[in-house]
Amino acid sequence: MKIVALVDCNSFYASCEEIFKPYLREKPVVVLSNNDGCVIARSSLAKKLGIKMGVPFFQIKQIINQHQVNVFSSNYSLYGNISSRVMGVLKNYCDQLEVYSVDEAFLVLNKYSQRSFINRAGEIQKVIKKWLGVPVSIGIAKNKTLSKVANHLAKKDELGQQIVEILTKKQTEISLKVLDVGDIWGIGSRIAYFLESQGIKSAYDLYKTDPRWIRQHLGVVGERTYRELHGEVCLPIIEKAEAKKQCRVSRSFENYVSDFKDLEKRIVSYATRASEKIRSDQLQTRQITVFIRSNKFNKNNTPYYGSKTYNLISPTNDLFEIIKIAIQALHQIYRSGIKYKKAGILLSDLTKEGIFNQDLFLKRTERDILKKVRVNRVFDQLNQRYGSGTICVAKENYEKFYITRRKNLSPAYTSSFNDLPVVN
DNA sequence: TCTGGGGTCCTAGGACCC
DNA sequence: TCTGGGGTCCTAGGACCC
Repeated sequence: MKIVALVDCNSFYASCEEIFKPYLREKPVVVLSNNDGCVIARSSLAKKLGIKMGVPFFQIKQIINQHQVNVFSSNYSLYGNISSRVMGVLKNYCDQLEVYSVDEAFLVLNKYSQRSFINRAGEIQKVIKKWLGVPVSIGIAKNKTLSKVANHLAKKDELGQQIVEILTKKQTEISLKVLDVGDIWGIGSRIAYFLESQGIKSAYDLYKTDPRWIRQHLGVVGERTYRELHGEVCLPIIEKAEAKKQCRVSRSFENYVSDFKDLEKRIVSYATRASEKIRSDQLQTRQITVFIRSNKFNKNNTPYYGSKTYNLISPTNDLFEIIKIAIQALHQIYRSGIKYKKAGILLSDLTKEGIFNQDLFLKRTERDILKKVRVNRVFDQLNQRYGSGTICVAKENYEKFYITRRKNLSPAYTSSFNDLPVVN
């Protein structure tokens, strides 16, 4: 039997900031989302102040000032770099590794069955702390859902070892009794609300429910969760990430935008970024969607959401073609007099680059296509080598529209020579 | 005044086929 | 008056995840 360990970095983004500023460990720390909008990570001291995940920053400014909470804008290049180092270490400690998100990974631990899993996990935890300075909690069980349960309990064990094992039926039942139904992996807020209205409040209540009722009301997804709680394996470990199926670039604006030209610059910027992304994955798109929206929270302004999708006959990852279509879409959905707050582009129906049917009516020779490929390659190489925005299309008038408000950004300690930390 | 971004999967219903 | 049965494919929307 396979044993699954879920390794999850504690307060990951906040922990990354603490690596290079050790004095922060004694202080509450929060990290904000893009545009400094919401709280997306809190150190344990910040959690103790009652700061909730996802709250708008402006709502907690008073707590921030009162307790001198350290605030950071999100620094994704730093977190991404630390993440890949963590995953690199984990790879050496297991048979199979699924990198589930930037701060989590599922490990299969078979090879070490002659030693206790808890000891093994303890070793992993120690090494990551020592080499990278990142604290992790580890949940051990027979499948992913139960390892998530174990991890949830491990996280709560702040004064202890932060490693929890759920292998026997008895351990399972005890664990599920202290877990709210909404804390189960796969049970989101909507389903939790429904279940609670049906008298199912704890994870154990769900565990004890008739499976036919589960199938009927929660569908196959719910049934899988139910079966995993009972120890079956329904969700495989996925070692090699499959090719992406869609790619999205969207941003909220720092202020309201109503002017078409302003909106157009932003859309061109997002289209540039999105096309760069799919080219770097050697993918091409056949469906391009552009959307713009008003502020969904502000009830005083006219609400508006507009989106337009174009299906292409021949797939592409050409910068200029994608931009052209994106602008065309924007023309379709733009209404004057609206205060726009967010916009984005979605490239979907992604397939492997270079496989496509020729468009019968669009006479393009192989030479034309190769020329485009070369132009795109030069574009990407210039921006990679000399920095993003070194070259851009004139319509964008490069203003880095995909980076918005970031008032409290920490240096890129691990990914920029200019920002390397200095040791005295 | 101020509220992120980027993904996945499943289902129901419509359009179409023989 | 009365109109079948069994498929596939696509899309939009809803749910979930971090």
